[in-house]
Amino acid sequence: MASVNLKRLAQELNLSISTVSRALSDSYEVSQETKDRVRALAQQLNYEPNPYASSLRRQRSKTIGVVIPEVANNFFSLAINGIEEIARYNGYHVLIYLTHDDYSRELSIAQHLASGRADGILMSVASESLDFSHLDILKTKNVPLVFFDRVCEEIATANVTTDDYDSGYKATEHLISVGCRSIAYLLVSSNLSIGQKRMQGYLDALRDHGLAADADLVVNGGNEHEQNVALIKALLQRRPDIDGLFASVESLAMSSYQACQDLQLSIPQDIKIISFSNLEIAALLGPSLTTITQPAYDIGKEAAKILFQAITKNRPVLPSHSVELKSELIVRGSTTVAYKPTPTANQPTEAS
Amino acid sequence: MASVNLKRLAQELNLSISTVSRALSDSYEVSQETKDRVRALAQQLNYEPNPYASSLRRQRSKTIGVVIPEVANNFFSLAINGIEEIARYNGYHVLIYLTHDDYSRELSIAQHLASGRADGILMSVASESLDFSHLDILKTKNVPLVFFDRVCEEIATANVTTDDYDSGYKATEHLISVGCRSIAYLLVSSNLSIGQKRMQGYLDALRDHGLAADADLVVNGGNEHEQNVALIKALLQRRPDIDGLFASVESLAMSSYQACQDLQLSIPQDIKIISFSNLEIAALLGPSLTTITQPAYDIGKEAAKILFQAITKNRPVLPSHSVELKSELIVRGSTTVAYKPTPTANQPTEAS
DNA sequence: CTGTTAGCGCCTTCAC
DNA sequence: GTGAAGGCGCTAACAG
Repeated sequence: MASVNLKRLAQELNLSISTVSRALSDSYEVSQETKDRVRALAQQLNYEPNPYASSLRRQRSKTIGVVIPEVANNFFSLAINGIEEIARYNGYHVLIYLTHDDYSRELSIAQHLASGRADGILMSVASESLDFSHLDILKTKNVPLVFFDRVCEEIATANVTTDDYDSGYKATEHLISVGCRSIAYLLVSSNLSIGQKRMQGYLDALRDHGLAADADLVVNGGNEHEQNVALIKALLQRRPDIDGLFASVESLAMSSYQACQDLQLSIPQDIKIISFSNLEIAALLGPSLTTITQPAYDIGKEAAKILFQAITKNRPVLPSHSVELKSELIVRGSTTVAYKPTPTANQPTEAS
Repeated sequence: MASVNLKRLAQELNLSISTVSRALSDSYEVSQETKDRVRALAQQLNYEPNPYASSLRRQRSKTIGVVIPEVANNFFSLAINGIEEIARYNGYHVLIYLTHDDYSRELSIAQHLASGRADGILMSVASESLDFSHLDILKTKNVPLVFFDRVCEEIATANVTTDDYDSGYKATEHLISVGCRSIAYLLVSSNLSIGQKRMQGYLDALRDHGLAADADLVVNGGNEHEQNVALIKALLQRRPDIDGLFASVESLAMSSYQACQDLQLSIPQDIKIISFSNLEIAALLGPSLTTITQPAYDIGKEAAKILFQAITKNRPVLPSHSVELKSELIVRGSTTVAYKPTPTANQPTEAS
């Protein structure tokens, strides 16, 4: 298949390659007539500029990389939607990389992205990551980087987060207000800042309401559902006084349900559960689950906007560009909660 | 920032660019000593080959494009996981494009992808698409294309689907077996082949069990939740005899729930609902929802494998490469259903 | 075993 | 208004 490129167009039109190139980029120094001729043929032959040649020449790829633990998770799915929206609006392409919360993957992905494949990177760090030197090379190569949700405090850049502390506080307060006196906190990885901030809110809420914090009530889970279920079951058997569970991530809410089911504990009669979650179907669970919903779509959008600010204006991403969005506590049962459909792309938001 | 490229390495080592290039690609015609020297410096300077230069030169981008309606949907999220897994295993990168079920977006995405940006494309067509000429240009440019889930019969290529007809049949049969006699079928877009195949299963199951098919019981929804709720409410009010709802996509199950809630109909006492769904939290809903779960992760993997077969062996994707996977009917309440965690990446599956 | 040369397709000075 | 030439960084044929 003879690919149609500038050379081909130039030959057929008896023009030079440079004139064709200029005509297609609507340069002011090309006559209207030539432009029309060029464009007509380009359309006819389905000419599409070779993006790789263009990227090589201009030293920008019109591509951003998105590095996340997993996409089979409502939060990240929604975030990607927001990211893709803004990227598209800016004429950019989106590369997806999944770490599966594995440090070595995150490392090799970061290394690769230092190649200039992407003009900027949006990232949610893997829960396993303790060492962040792999992200330093991105910094030294001047690849703009914005963290969202799972941020890395060690790297000086912009973070887009939700009000983790506040919502942790409010969630705990909610459980207290509905009568819980012995509330356990479940987190997935103690080295993720989100888990820690939410926990601080939990601890402060307990203290402010005269409840004792107890290290035994904090359970540190992992990425394995079955193991988490076992941990929670052990917790509930060890501490039959527990009447509330605060799951700091969605998957732990699942595990909690499973554990309660296995132990024949009924929700919310015996135990009340509150969780961070973006699963819309949770709305259908009725009064049994109260959730804290993060504005995932907006988080994605905001993060992308900050990144594009840096890319297009060719300036670094600064920590001062960070944004904190508000999450929403959704109490079901007492109040009716309407199903919130996924925000679809309407008019592109102004990327300013 | 002086970027580190082959030239730079060659200069520092007093070697020619080509030798350095060969050393890094572990060519047999370079001495071990030279290789070691080159690799040492490359590592020290964090050399990463410029992917765009390489793509331009080799005429292959080591990138695939994934075009889907939306990612905030458990099915596609899981599929992407599978796709990324296989892509990574093959050393490929994944570009994501979302159509939002909008024809014009799908058109422009397809047009762009004809540029050679991707070596192959995985696609689930938009529900709005009626005309598929935009996909022809991909064919004429010899870009390998594999459809998954939402296929396009008009284009001769491989499709990866689930047993839509069979599962539609079985789902209907299930409702009949639990006593339903007046079952409505909800679909999202009548021009999607999946909706039609599932419907055929539904119709045949009714017929085989001596129940009359009734055009009034088939409701054609759209992408708007609120409108779908209204449609379903109208249906239920018009036909109070309805005792079963078959939602052919997840979102319609949501709408159905909402509609029943609004009308104070209890599930599953008054009305039984069965739905295609991949939301794992659905397992927590207890006996109220029976689902047909597609092996989304495997569908993504299979589709990617077929694509890579074509790419690496440089041969066309043929309709005969199509694969049909089995979906699973999960009945809750009577049988205990364990929470199935998202399949995470273990060993990469052999891509053969 | 290593070097020289010639592009991949595009953009962009510089010349006319 | 148009053309010629150089080079982005890499690879691969051809020499030696």
